[in-house]
Amino acid sequence: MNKVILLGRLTRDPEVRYTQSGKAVASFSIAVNRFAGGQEQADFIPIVAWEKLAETCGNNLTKGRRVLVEGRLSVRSYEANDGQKRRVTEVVAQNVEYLDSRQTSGTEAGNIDINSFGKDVFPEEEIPF
Amino acid sequence: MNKVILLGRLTRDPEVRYTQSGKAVASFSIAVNRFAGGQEQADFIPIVAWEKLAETCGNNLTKGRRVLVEGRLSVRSYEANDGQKRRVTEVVAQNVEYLDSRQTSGTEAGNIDINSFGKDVFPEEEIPF
Amino acid sequence: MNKVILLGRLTRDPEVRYTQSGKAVASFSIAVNRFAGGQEQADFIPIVAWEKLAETCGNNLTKGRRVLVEGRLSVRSYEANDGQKRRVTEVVAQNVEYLDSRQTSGTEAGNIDINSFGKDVFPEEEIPF
Amino acid sequence: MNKVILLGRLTRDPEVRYTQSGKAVASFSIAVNRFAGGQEQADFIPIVAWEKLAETCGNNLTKGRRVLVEGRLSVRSYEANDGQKRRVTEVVAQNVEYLDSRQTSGTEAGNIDINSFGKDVFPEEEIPF
DNA sequence: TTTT
DNA sequence: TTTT
Repeated sequence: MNKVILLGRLTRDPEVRYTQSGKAVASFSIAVNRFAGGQEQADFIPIVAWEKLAETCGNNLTKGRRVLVEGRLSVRSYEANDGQKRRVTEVVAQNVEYLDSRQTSGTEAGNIDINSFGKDVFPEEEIPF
Repeated sequence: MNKVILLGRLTRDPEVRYTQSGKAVASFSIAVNRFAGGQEQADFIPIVAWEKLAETCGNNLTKGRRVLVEGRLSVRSYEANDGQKRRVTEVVAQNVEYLDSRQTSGTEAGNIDINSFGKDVFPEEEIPF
Repeated sequence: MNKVILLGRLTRDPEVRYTQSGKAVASFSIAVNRFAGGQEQADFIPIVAWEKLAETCGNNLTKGRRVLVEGRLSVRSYEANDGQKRRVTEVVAQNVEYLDSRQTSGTEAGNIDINSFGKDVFPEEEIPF
Repeated sequence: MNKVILLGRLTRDPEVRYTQSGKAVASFSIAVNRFAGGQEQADFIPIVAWEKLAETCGNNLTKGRRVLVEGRLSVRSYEANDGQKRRVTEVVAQNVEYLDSRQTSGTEAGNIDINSFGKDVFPEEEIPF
């Protein structure tokens, strides 16, 4: 079992990219509030969604929206530019529930097909946050 | 809500340190297995426990033991030696259940009071993993 | 581990009672929606909160409000009037988060101290739903 | 969200039945222990699994085995023989992890196809616990 | 009806 | 740095 459940608000619009094989990947962060030491604090937690879920997130979520995310915790390692090994920890979303009324958003969220620009295409499973 | 539930095995004995104010902090990692692409993979997830829970983890857990951890996901930022901002993501344990029989361990786990050596004392909440 | 996490709306105002020893007990149900067979269905799930949490629920929640409940699943047996053994299954709340803006409620929720009426006082842990 | 996570031991071998349309349904209870009032108590929680999961449960689980169950809480109403409405509350398993070593069981678990006896066939979704 |  |  590897289960994560988070309630928070998007800190920015989701960014939707596509892998070389055409799989959609949405990235965003949520701020999860908690009280500690008498004052409100926030954890900023990176979320990643894949395929169909990535697309619905890209189409429906915008900065500030509140979501309930269910997923699993993923830790990946990669070699940084300076040759050092670095870790990327993120929550891979399995389900996302939208918790406030649709704010008939003027700025349509993310969902940019980067393939159409021929850049920012990542190899499979190799997307640094 | 910020909830994490993980089932896995310790990759090493817990390390128990003490903050300057005397609070115990246990650190360990667990390997959480999952099947993906037809084969078994593992996520190695850093766990931190505080105070009384830190001490019971240090006294009872050893490398290889299977645990069910309930906690919250914490993301801290700190300035690295190279001046860069780096992130530490870890699960702050709130409850730990031991899932296999006590392997009447010869090597008693961790629980070294580093204060008695006058080193490795960290300021509160400033313990890099 | 006995963990339940539910997102739903109160089907009625909470009812707050007091045990003979003076412990507050709030009871309410939430409707948890889900899609099944192409249409929306609801599970109506009985929730019980104790002591301080009972009082904050009684003071802050009203019918229709959306909550995120964390608790444990409890199954109690009792003898019914017809001599038959019956089971009561309910979620004992450990934490309740309010998910929509305070609807400056006209009808203040529950919180009736039944001791002041000398009735409906239940023996400890013996409150049928 | 309707999420239940339970760690417990089977109180009996699972019983596997089949609906008229041929869907497998496994039923069993697990004892979930907890400390309360200085002593160990147990909640006995009814679990139901459907289809492929029902079959793997029937084939692999026996009384006494420890499992980690993830599922959702379901509340169904039905008319009892005495004309009264009665409620059935159970956890519908979505995933079951086996937590102790296979006890190379002599008595192979459940999995009796009751259709071969022409009895105990229940209409869809109408299986009283 | 109850598990270890 | 990695568990079974």
